[in-house]
Amino acid sequence: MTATDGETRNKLLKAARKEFIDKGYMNASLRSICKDAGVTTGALYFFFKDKDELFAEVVSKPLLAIRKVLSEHIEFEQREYSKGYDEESSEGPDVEVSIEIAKIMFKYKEECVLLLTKSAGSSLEFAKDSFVDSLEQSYRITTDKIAEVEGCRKVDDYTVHYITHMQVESFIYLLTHSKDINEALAELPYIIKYIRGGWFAVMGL
Amino acid sequence: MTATDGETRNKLLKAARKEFIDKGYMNASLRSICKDAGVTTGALYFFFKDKDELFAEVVSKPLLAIRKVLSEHIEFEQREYSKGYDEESSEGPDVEVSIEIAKIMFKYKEECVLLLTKSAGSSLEFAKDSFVDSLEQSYRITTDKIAEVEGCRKVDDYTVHYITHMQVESFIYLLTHSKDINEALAELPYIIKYIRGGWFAVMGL
Amino acid sequence: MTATDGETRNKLLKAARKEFIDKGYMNASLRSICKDAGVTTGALYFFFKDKDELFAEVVSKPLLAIRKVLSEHIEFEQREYSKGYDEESSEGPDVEVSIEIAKIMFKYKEECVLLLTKSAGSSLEFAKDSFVDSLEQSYRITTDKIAEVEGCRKVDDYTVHYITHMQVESFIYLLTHSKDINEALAELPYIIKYIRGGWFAVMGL
Amino acid sequence: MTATDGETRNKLLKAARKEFIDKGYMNASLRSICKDAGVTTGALYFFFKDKDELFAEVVSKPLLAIRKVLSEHIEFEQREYSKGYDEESSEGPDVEVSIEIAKIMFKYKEECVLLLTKSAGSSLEFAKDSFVDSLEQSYRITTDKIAEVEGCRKVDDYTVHYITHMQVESFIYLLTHSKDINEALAELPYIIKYIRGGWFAVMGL
DNA sequence: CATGAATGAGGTTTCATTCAT
DNA sequence: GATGAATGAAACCTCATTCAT
Repeated sequence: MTATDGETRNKLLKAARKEFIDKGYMNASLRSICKDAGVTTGALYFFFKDKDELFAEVVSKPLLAIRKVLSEHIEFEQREYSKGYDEESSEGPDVEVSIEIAKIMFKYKEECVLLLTKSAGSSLEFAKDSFVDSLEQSYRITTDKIAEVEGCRKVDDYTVHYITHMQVESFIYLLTHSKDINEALAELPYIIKYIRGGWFAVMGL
Repeated sequence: MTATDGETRNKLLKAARKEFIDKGYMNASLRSICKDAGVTTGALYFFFKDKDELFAEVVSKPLLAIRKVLSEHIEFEQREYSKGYDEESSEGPDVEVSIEIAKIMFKYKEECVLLLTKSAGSSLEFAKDSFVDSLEQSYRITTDKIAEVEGCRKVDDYTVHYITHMQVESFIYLLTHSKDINEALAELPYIIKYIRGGWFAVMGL
Repeated sequence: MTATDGETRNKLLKAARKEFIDKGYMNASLRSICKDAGVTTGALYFFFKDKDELFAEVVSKPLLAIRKVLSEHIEFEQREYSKGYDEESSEGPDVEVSIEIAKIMFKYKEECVLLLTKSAGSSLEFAKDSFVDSLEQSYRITTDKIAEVEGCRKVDDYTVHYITHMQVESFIYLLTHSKDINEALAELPYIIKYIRGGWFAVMGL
Repeated sequence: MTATDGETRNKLLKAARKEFIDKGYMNASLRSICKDAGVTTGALYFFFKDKDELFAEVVSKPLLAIRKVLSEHIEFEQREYSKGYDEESSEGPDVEVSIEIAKIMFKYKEECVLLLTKSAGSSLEFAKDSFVDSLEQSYRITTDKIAEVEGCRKVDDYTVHYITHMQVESFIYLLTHSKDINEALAELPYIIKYIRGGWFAVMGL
């Protein structure tokens, strides 16, 4: 009965994915997951420390990918910022990073919805806030850069936080209201237009 | 010992309010609520059909108030729309209804946060979506009116829905990020500026 | 099915008594207890907070009785001590308190064996040490009194502690090696003789 | 990677020693032991039949050593007894054997505490009683010898058993209340004085 | 020698709900 | 109006042990 490959583990992950997505972290039942996977509870606890770790494993791929994109983006912004103003870059990266994140999110659509809207109770329930914080760092730099160039007033922290929050909510909106990446990418321009409009208004441009 | 004045019911509601706000609908324990209220479970079930009804009662005041404001606003918009264009109203009502709703939300701040962010599992977990839908009706009319007046293209349904969604998320943001109504009202202009900026951008104005 | 008297509670206590005595605190199974009592686990948790409280309830009668005797005895000794030396009292109380405790212990023989030898894991696992400490206070006074009267050297704390410990172990010995109180009382004189012999030897009398 | 020198076995024994001493037989977890030893459960079961055998192995050295001393001592006493009275030996061996046992116990202090106070659930949970029984044989002979010589009445079996039990409890007391062998040896005289005092009192000397 | 996988029963505890009184 | 008792299912998790490889 022993599986040399990760068969049982994969069956567990698959069943867990389904259960978590259906019911959210809290209401998911490990018993159901095991039954669905055709495995005993002991097996589950051989592969995963507890419910939380199982959940983390289910959403790990997009989580790591998004974290990577965000941290690299922040690093890039900071490097650019210290190098001084580069006119062309001012419009680019933000959109690019958004598209990159959107791609990841749609590649792992259900996992992301799970992580961002149904993770309450798990140790990842604040992953969304963490995303907001990361993006905020980047936006803080961007707005300062623009303010410098355009000679307009700096945007206060409260507003930057709000804007970033709305940005992340927009991602979630896209995820939960689009069938697939194509539909999402079709709508993205409108969303970007809206966000930029709001942004410029706030900056007084 | 019999309370003719609904004393027990009030104690239960008060205890339930606290428990639901602390732990959310799912993780709230009726046992804890009863203990906190100094009452037995039987008493709870005399006054409330089940957990769900108890929850509904806790959030009923702001829920009804907001619904009323929204439905009256929609009615008003529709009446105005059929009457033909009224130049002055084009900027007004939207802000007014937002402020009215904000007032209700801050009057029942914790109940609203509960309803909008911690109601998962209850029959009101989609109250937020319901708000979005109501506001959307109103916004559909408003954007059409403006498009007509300004001679620009109509905003598609998808975008209207998105904008409305963001509007509601902004309410939630205000609720969860401001200490009180005063702090919220101080920040409101920036949020309104952002939202209007986005809106105009989307409409191509 | 509702029991107006404490029928279910008593059935639970009875079943718990048996299970705890048979297997000790740790290895006792609440499931077994409930099954034995013909009751569901929920019922158990209606009457008792948790396993620990159930255990405490099972051994509460002798526990409280012994604590009472000990504290009253210590109070008595302290009163006597401050009143100055009373020749006749020097031999009496210690034996009397021992007999009183022995009576309690044999009245609740199995509960006491449970408490003193099978309580590991529960919050009462150090009840034995607590008994030793109480007795030690009393013995500290007694030995000082005798030393004063007889003009011999004071017994050091280490030895008093050891002697007290042996005294308590003797109680446990009596409990676990005698069928009933009569057999125990028949043997008690030998034990007292042994203990007194040791005591006097240590004091150099 | 194959260890010809029993490396894995030793790592397991070391980890087991720690776990058993920390938590006692019952609450020790084989899983924890294996993890601590950096080895899988399969390996454990290659070297040891089950939890019980692993435990027995951990305490085997002092167990065997004490058994040897006791059986040799009994043999010696019996030989001496059949040879008739030897005046000088009447005081000696008992103390000597006690000291010998104390040495073993302090050499394997933690193992002995484990064996004598935390072995419940294992097949060695009655090792203490077994020690008592062995010592009792020896004491039976010694007291008879003394009674014969001194012309006083024989001590009854009940009392001999009790005295022996107290003797073993004293060993345990020393083990659990002394930091090291030196502190124990310093206290030993008082304990011996106490025990002898009790003994003589019981014999009516 | 040793691994890694899996079993399956069992552990304590919490839950919303019901109902006779 | 309200109590107190009881249900029964389900929750997460740990255990010693086995065995094919």
